[in-house]
Amino acid sequence: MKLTTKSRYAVTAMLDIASHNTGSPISLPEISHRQNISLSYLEQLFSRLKKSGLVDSIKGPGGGYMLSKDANEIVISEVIQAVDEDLETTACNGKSNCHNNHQCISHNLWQDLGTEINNFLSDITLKQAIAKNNSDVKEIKLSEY
Amino acid sequence: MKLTTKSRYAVTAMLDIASHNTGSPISLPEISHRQNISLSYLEQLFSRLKKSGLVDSIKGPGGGYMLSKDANEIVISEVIQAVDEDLETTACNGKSNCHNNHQCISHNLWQDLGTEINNFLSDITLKQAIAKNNSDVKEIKLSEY
DNA sequence: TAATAGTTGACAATATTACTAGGTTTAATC
DNA sequence: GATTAAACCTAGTAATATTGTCAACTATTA
Repeated sequence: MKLTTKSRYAVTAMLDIASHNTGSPISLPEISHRQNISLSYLEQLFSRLKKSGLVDSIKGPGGGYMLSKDANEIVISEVIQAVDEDLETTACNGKSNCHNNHQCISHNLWQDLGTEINNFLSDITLKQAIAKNNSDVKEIKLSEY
Repeated sequence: MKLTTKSRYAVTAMLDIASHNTGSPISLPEISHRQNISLSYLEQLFSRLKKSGLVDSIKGPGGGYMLSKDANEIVISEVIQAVDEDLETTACNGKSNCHNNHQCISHNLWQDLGTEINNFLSDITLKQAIAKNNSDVKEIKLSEY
């Protein structure tokens, strides 16, 4: 499990789509403007998100992206894993013929930790993340729009 | 909270020291060999770990690094925060004069998540991480040494 | 006290990743 | 059918991570 600005951008963008769910697709320029993420970068991220089957796209004017599943069926860890490279498996990982056991031990330790973080993020759906801030959102929306 | 290979290396190295706790300091070449991390990189990481007060160092032959506190008093998040840069605060973050509320909303969402991850990692000490794999470690040690 | 094994720091070089810029294709609308 | 707004593709550049090298400085030990 890797957690960088890249994954943050991806999660943010997905949350943006989920929270502006009107049935019609959301365009990347919209997200770019709202979330202040460069359009080019969003395109790359969504290329991966689409490849992972998390979003569907519609081309042409009025087109854009939408969630392929309901917002309460997509968990944060899915989004992160879609945009981040596979965490590199170290040389001796899982092999029985490893000649450096100390190495394996610490790898295991970290791997366990990674699994726990992953489990943690697998328990939070997009919908839950939004619901948590629902009151704030409502407040802002009422006062500003 | 940022979670990269850099933080992984730092945690791995700290776990290595904690699990080889014999009272005498552990040298970086040792860790480099066991964990397969380049010595130069370890030096950079430990420069920060020391600056953060997580380790003490002893110079000269027989020298090396040791934990400044007991292994059950050092939590994973401390280690990560020591080596990783401060997570960049976005432009409108926390400011009341932000003109793009959608942006703030998603920032908050992500920030909440970051806080939760941080809390999670603040609950795990080096000792706990090692204890979890204790049986495996024992097994390997018995069979190989 | 000379030699050695270690930390520490600075710097440069390379590899990888993050991010940006510009084009091409697609489909709706006028 | 021309225009437009969007996805999609292909690079290029900037930033970071990682490794390499060298030169102090420090404490041990022979």
